[in-house]
Amino acid sequence: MDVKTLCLGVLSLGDATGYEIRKQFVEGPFSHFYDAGYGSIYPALGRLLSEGLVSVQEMFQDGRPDKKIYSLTDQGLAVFKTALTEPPVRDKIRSEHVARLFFAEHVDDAVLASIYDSYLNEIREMSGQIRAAKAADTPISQRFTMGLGLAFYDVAEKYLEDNRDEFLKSMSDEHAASEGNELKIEVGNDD
Amino acid sequence: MDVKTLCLGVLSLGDATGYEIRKQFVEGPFSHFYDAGYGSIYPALGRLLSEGLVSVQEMFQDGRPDKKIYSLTDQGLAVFKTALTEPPVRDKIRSEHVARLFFAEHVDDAVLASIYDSYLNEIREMSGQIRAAKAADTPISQRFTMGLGLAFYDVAEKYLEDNRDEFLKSMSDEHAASEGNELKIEVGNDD
DNA sequence: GGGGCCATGTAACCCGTTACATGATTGA
DNA sequence: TCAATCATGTAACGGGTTACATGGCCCC
Repeated sequence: MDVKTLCLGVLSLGDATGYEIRKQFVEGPFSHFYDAGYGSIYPALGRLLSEGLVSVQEMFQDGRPDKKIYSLTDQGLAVFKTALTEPPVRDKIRSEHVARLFFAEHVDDAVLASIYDSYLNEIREMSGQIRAAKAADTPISQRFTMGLGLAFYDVAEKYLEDNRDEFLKSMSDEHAASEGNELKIEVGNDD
Repeated sequence: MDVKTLCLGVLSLGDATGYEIRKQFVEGPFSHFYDAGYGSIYPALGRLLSEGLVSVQEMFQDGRPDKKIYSLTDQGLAVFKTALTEPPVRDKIRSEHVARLFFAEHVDDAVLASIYDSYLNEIREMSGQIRAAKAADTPISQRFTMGLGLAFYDVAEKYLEDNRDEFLKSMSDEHAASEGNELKIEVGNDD
């Protein structure tokens, strides 16, 4: 889902400035499923404006920078609705942490343990974030989404906790074994 | 994690052609955490070769196209190991399905139900894929990774199953209520 | 006084996706 | 016969990330 559509989505929840849209991606209820930086939001808003999908109202403030408050137009809402009915691409989970664990055989035991624990920490942080953001007055669809996010983090936390010692031990044994093999070969060459 | 590093990773598991590397991203044990197409793999291998991180051996075959079998060099392995110890970026879950459910208020009831069920189907497919690929002889690190992937899909499946009827009903009620409001306004104008 | 928040934008760059190009074999 | 598998690559295009540019206010 491109940034333009994402902006339409955020604006469908209420008027906002580019700055506020960015904040939604960082702190908002679906921050765990999407992201976009200023470098893509501002150009996207510009294009949406020229296409008539959003309108803008300038607000001059003193003491702080001027604002541009964007609103969804009827046409913008229609385009967004159409986008929502188009077949979605597959879900993607991208995790460099998991990649590190997948290739654990190339990582020293001590480093591996610290990688493992920092992953656990990150996940706990994320789930804490969602839990903190959970308010009673959020609409069902948003609570539903946050609940799913929470379920993801909770299951990851549990999995990592349950398997920590076994995984770390197995990898350490493997490392010891391959070192042993290397030694054996050297000793064998001595024969 | 860029495609170049990913290629080093795949090659650290054994020599492979560009074609086979691609297959790893589609069918392999970490296909659920990473992906890359030919259009990025072949150029990446070319660059890795010119940097001395991989070596290549050409195989002429008859009856099918010639192969280029790539192998990791010592230097390539070292670079890959270094990459593994660098601080990982945050995990990302990107889900257009979830986006559709998040913005459910803009989607008709019938369409919403079909979106919901196609999401459930997709998740069942994915978990089935992992279950089918699980073999006893895969190394611990790979089993661990697949197990985590499976845990993700299983919890998503359960969450979607448990909340299906409630979610769909709530959204349908909300739609009915807002239609009611619109009607009331029209009637009010008639007064 | 310094860092962080508010607020908008541009420009260069990198990287990946998509489409195109080629072509024989094998199984349904 | 038609689709899929094997096998490599290029070129254009699009999109997002990063860095740069500006500047006052507010709290510690």
